[in-house]
Amino acid sequence: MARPLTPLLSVDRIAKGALELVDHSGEFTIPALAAKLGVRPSSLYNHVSGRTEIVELMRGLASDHIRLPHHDSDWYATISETCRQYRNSYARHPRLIPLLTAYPVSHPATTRMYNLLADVLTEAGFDPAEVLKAITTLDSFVLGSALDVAAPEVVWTPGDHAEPALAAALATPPQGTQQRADEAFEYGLQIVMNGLAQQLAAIERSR
Amino acid sequence: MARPLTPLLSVDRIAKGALELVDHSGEFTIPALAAKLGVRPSSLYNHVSGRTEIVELMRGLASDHIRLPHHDSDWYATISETCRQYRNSYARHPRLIPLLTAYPVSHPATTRMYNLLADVLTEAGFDPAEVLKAITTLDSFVLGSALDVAAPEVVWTPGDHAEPALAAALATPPQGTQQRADEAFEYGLQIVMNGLAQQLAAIERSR
DNA sequence: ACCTGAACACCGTTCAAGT
DNA sequence: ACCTGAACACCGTTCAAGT
Repeated sequence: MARPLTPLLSVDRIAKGALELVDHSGEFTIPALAAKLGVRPSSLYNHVSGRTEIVELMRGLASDHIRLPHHDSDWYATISETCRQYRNSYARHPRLIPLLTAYPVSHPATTRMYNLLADVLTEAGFDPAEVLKAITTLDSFVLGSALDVAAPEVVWTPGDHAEPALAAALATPPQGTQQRADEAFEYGLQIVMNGLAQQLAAIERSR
Repeated sequence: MARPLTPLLSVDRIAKGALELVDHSGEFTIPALAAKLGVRPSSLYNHVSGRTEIVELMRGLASDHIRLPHHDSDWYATISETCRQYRNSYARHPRLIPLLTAYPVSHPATTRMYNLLADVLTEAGFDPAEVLKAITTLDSFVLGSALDVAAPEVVWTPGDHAEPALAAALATPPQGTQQRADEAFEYGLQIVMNGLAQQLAAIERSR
């Protein structure tokens, strides 16, 4: 057929197809993506430079859903909601996360987010060195929480011997579901935010 | 040469060679590992079932360095030190981390750790449902912090436009070094632990 | 401009052959 | 028991050929 009258592919179609593929099957190979798009593998290279770029396109799609809150006076609420948005944008695509952790990238959406966090933390009273460490703390927690959706570290498998305290905790529903991860995230977010609030109180006291 | 008088390979040699390879080059392929060990790729399969098992062996080597603290009366110190040990065991091999996040595994060393955390948190006064969420919180933070060593999310690259607050935070040394990640981890650990302490105080108050 | 088939280098794994 | 070479299926990417 050679060149069709109307193109079969586009960057957007490739990106969305790839994300669907990852969401459904968890794997991501060029031949599988091409098959899904009804095309030959080599055709993709007319639109995209390679596998790496497709991964970055998927990263873009995932962060498209981020709706950053307005920077109002309530630093606690603003930061909480920012973290929630960020985490949820990844939690929607759990199987994508391992592909994204392979190498660091500065995406416009994340830069916007870091700017917001820095503004709010600075205004709240943290000094620059603490702002960097606080952002890193939030970021680590959020990224770890996203990974928890894809691959929960705490899993009870028959082979393991969980002693009473751990067994009791694991017996707590809902286990193994997305809801379990969601609830754990909200709980942890509160823990981290309260820790930050306490730190801020200590700073103010020392002035 | 066929079969040598004394074996060229062993499971241990394969595991250590693989970890060295990942530490130095960041990549992990069977041919590269075989070359490093002075052997043909197919030879490895006499000792090991495949790539997946080698990754698990590396996971084992990394967690070998974990020295869990004694479970004494100070829950704050015991949990802090456990998290530190866990995080540092991965921070020693940053480039290994992306290989480990691909799929979940219950390793004896991590099961021991979860048992310890569950014991200590239970004794401190958390109920089972909270124990699970608290462990998940710690785990997410620790895993995220480990990833931060390998691939810091907050990086200032010329292309980005960091606004004043973020720029000031990024100007804070030490940037881009392992020390930056270490300091951020200790800061974050304190934040999380203080949040947990506050949560515990609230529980005690409500009794 | 855009799809295709053929081709290349590379990877993980299997297995019969050799000692 | 353990190393090897040949072989297979598979992957990512290139490129000349076709419209």
